[in-house]
Amino acid sequence: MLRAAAALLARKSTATMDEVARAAGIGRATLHRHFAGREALVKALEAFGLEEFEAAVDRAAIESGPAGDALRRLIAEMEPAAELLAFLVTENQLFEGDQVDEGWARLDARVSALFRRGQEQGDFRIDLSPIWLTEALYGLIGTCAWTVMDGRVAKNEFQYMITELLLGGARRSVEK
Amino acid sequence: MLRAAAALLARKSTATMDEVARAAGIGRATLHRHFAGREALVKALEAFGLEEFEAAVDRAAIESGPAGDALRRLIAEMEPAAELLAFLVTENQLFEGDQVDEGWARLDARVSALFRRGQEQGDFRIDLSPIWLTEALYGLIGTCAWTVMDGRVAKNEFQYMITELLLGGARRSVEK
DNA sequence: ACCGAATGAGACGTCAACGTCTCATTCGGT
DNA sequence: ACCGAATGAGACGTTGACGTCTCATTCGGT
Repeated sequence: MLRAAAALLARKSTATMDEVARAAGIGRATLHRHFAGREALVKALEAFGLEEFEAAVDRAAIESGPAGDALRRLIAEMEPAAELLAFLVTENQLFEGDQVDEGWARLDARVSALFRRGQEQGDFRIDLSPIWLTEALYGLIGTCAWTVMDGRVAKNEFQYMITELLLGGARRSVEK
Repeated sequence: MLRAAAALLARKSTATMDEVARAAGIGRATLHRHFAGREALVKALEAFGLEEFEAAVDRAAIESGPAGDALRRLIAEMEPAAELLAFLVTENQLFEGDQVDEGWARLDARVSALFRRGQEQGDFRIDLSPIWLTEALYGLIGTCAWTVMDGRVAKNEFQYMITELLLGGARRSVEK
């Protein structure tokens, strides 16, 4: 049910509760029985998303191995939840910047740590801050998810496009 | 007036007409005298944004010189309109993918052409499609604008963070 | 086959934002 | 100083989504 809601809201973040219910194949009443209002639904989606993302980070085991490889694994593991991430990132953007959710802070910390580790081990450049790299990762995943939804990028290119752009950039390097 | 509306809506895309009016320092009535409804306001903002972006592309003269330098100039010229871009990109995302505005198609074509030119001249790698690079550019600009608004990245790092990440990627290259 | 729980469909009241309208005030040109 | 146009403030009705409620139906366990 959460997955159905996520799939719809990722495409149309302003979707009605009625539309969400129909998309999930249930009645509005039932939807309200599970989530007391739209706010509760979004909160549940956020919690659900955080679980997914943490699980993806765990599966990718980003704390081990070369940072570059760890990042590749992370992107691969995050792909199934990319649309949800796109939704939650823009949704979070609406919040008055006052208090950031503790769950997000923890997730951000883990991902940032990956980039910092890469810098310390000499794999990543040090002139781009880990925080920015983390945000850029989220942004690229969201952007790519949207672009795939629009059909402008093939779904099976998802991982490659993000990984290569984020790691190697657009410039054609000499070593290649 | 459009700039004031853009500045507010970029931060809070769900802002009320009332809030927009107050942010622009005018009354609701006056706002409605200029734009017949929220839809018209967004359309006007879109037209305004397109003008700004086209102007930025013109100033950057992306058709001349090495593609990498052209991209740097483009990012620099787009910085003032970055928040507006972030708003319009997410707003466009809400549209049922049916018809893409003709103005956006033209802008996309120009930017894509820059990346394609870079590929043909051997400056950019050819395994990342121009369309994806274009979308990634938009996405990174929007993401960076948000991150700057949140205070997680310093405003004066805007150009550098985007340019370096997009061109060179996160990996520390041997040649450096 | 039975029975309680859960569901779907729909009716209903509430509320916030919208868009229109009026009217007093202010602004700018002559 | 005059006058018309534009503005700000606010009242008003409309609309769409929300959240609650009821009731007939269906589902699932025993």
